[in-house]
Amino acid sequence: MSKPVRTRFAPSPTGFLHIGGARTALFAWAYARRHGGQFILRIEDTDVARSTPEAVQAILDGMSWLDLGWDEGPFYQMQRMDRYKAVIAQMLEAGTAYYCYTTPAGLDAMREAQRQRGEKPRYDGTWRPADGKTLPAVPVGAQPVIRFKNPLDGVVAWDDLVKGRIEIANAEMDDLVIARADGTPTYNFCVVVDDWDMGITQVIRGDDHVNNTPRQINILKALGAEVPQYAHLSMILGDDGTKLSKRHGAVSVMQYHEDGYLKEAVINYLARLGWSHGDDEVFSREQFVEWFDLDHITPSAAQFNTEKLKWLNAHYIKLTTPEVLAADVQARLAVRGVDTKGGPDLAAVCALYRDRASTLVELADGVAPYYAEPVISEELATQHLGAPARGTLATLSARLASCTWDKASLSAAIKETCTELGIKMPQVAIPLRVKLLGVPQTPSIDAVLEVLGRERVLARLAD
RNA sequence: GUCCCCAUCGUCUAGAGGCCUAGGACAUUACCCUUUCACGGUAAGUACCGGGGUUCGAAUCCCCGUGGGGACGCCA
Repeated sequence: MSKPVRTRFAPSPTGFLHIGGARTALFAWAYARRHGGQFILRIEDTDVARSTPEAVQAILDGMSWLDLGWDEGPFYQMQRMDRYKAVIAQMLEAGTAYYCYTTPAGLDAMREAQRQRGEKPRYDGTWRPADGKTLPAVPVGAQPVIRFKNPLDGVVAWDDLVKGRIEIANAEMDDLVIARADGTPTYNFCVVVDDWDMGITQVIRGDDHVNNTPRQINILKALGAEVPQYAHLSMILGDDGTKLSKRHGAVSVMQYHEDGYLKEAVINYLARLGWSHGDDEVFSREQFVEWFDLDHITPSAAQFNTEKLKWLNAHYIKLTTPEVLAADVQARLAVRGVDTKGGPDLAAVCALYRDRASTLVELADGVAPYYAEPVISEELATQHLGAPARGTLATLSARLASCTWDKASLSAAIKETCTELGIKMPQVAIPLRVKLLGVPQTPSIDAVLEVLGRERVLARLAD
């Protein structure tokens, strides 16, 4: 019988939740849900200089927007100091860790010399105790760091759930610092203690941690702890194929919220980025959880594709009720200073634009002219509202004044105007669009008239 | 420099030795639908990094090369 699944997401609060972190969180979350396990949130804030409460909040916000709920936590590493120190004391006692008095400057010089010789930079083990070895005299007043006594030979190997078997020779690793001179524990150590204490069964994280894994496994073994399974997710590249960075604009998941993406679309997109279930492209969160596994994760890096996200977003917008869309759009328009109260029914207008918007921002753009006096650019005016067009609109206006206000009647009124004047549909429809909304392209013109209402239509035509 | 990882259409991917004259999706192009623009529908083009093996047979397995990425901190 396998152990109950316990996964975790362990971001460091040095910035917002970016798209790569969100995917890592999503996969760890989904794995736990899929197996009826627990998903734990842990904040790795031991880098006091770079961690901020704002970043913690930003991460929490991102996760809650995406509905990635955690079962335990958030745990903060800074609040677990006593525990780390206790474990370090045990290791010192057991001889699996030791004090090292080499100074940062000394290390720099050592590494530089090694690089010169074409070697891998590493700590040389000066202070590592060994049978029959005499350690240097302890410098007076020096504050030592504590290093882990990594095995000298043999290999560390694990079967990565994504990448397969990975083996690294112990000879490649030096004795890493587990506690700084000021006594605070370092990342690789805290992670080990936390994953152990929290009973993590599958460590799902970014593949920039592959190189940390053998070290962590060695410490786990020195502690007599059970080694969890590891799944290293490859990174997500920007639209241009380069590493994600500030330059890419929408790097925070909340930015996608801002930009009018539905969380359903973001989740669906992220799920498909590096994971697949045959040819399935569009699926719900529930379906994803049901299908998710670690066997179908691509080991190679994936390039983010905003076009495809947009397509998915458009799809989910079409599936969203006009009422729900209206609520979102109302808020977006309010920010722009557009008041939708007193205007045409917002849900009805959203319904007209639902099929033509690929983001909520686009939807708001389409809907906005219904709630403000039309702004007609000079270019459009000269192009579409010349004397003949104005005559056409006057003729139409007279008809609309007495027309029954429903789509069919309105459509008939426009067609009759066409017949009367001997012109084609676009010759009346386009000027009408420009006159009413300031844009030459809109949904079906009869539907636009209907939703706008007689009063507004006649008023706008009268100007 | 050393170590580790990766490599199928422009992009995300299917593919776990014969089902592959390599499938799907986004994007692109054409056509259809249509009062405009979209939506939608139909169709088309586009890929197994290179070289060696193994095998009756390789996109799939092995080796080498090349390219890309990551790591080598008293950062996480």
